[in-house]
Amino acid sequence: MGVLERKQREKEEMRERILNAATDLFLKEGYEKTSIRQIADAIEYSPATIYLYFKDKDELFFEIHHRGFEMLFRQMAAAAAVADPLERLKAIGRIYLHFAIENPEFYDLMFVMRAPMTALKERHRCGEIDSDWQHGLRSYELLVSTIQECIDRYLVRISNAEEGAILAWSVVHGMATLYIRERFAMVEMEAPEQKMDAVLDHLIRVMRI
Amino acid sequence: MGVLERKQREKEEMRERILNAATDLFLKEGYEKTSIRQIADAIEYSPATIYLYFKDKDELFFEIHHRGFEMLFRQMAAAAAVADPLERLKAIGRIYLHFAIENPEFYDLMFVMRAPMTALKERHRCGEIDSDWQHGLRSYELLVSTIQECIDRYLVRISNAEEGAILAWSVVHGMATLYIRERFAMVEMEAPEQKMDAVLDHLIRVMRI
DNA sequence: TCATTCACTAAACACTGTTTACTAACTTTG
DNA sequence: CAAAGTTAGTAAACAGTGTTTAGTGAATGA
Repeated sequence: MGVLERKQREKEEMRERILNAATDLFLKEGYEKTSIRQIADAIEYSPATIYLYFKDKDELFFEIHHRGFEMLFRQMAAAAAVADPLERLKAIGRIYLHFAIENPEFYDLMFVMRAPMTALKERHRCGEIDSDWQHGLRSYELLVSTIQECIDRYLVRISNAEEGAILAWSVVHGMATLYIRERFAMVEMEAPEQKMDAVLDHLIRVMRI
Repeated sequence: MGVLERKQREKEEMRERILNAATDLFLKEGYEKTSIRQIADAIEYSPATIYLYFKDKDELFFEIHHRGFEMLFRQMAAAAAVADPLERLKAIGRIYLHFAIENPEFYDLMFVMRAPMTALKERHRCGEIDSDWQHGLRSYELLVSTIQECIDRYLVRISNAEEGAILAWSVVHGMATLYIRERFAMVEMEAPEQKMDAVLDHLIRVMRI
């Protein structure tokens, strides 16, 4: 009875093929400009076929969104290994910021775009525990626990770990989105990539006791 | 020869009517879900008519974007009046954050969406000095000068006004976008509206000498 | 071998932003 | 005042989008 298993495998392979084509196009062109027909063309199947493997475009991109979180989480592991909590905090910030700068399309999908959130809500409603956010949540917990450690060791002028985490996250996320969505140009800023690093250093200096 | 003047006035009135209908629909439904046909229906004209007054959808929404900056700048005037620079800094942050929370669609168009940026670049290329950003730029300059004043009076642990401004802006912008694009839900945060205010207070406390 | 299941697709549906060719009314000119 | 010219407005089409439906032909199970 290997037939069922083979079919299962083939279905998974097809999903993978669609997902790879979609990721390629998405990273080149972005979400909006990547059409179902383009993805279908790339894998040499009809557009309708894609709907046999994914409910809609949002669900398809929610999977890519998931891949992005895996990438970020893998990179975060390097920061998690740093022993000194303040140095770890710096490392988390730098890794996060550089992930955003180097993978702007991924970052956009993960933290800015509305599209994957509708798919997430749908899943949440259906009782599927969001294993998709697991990686994101664990990265966030790393940030909270790192700040808690900094507080416990009297290294920072922060009284509440959660608020400190939101503060730190907001700074890097804020810079990342202003950069990605080209709002630094608005205030005629030059070389924002370098300035963002300087601001991150500034934040650490300011937080420090 | 009042004919030309009347025509000019009528043209302006029509632009205004389109813009008002577009703003209404946009604030209710958002950019994506507001179609040219819907706007045309609302003012009881054909869709093609709109193209006699606006180059494309992006230009139309760039005007609404401009209105948003006017609103924000008017509200910022209240902060500009505060004498104490540290209190002024607090006021700027609070006004900015509340503008974002209370006018999420406007904020999104002004600081997150890609659409108006393409229209802006076009204008920039055509030599039109971006009077549209004037309000935004002046609000930013208010922030920079306020932080410079805080530095001069030894009120903050910041060494560079521009970097301090990017830091402060990133915090409020970061929180605003995480809120608007529903990313606080990701880390299972409850009542983010209240927490954002607390984080802003935390930032000020941390910056303070 | 025959019936059934299932992957796949062509074509359609209901939209979208945008352009073109045309009309009808208004304005200017002879 | 009539002819010519200008102009606001539009119907219809174009090229695209995400998505659904009805149907085909091949692989599978009885």
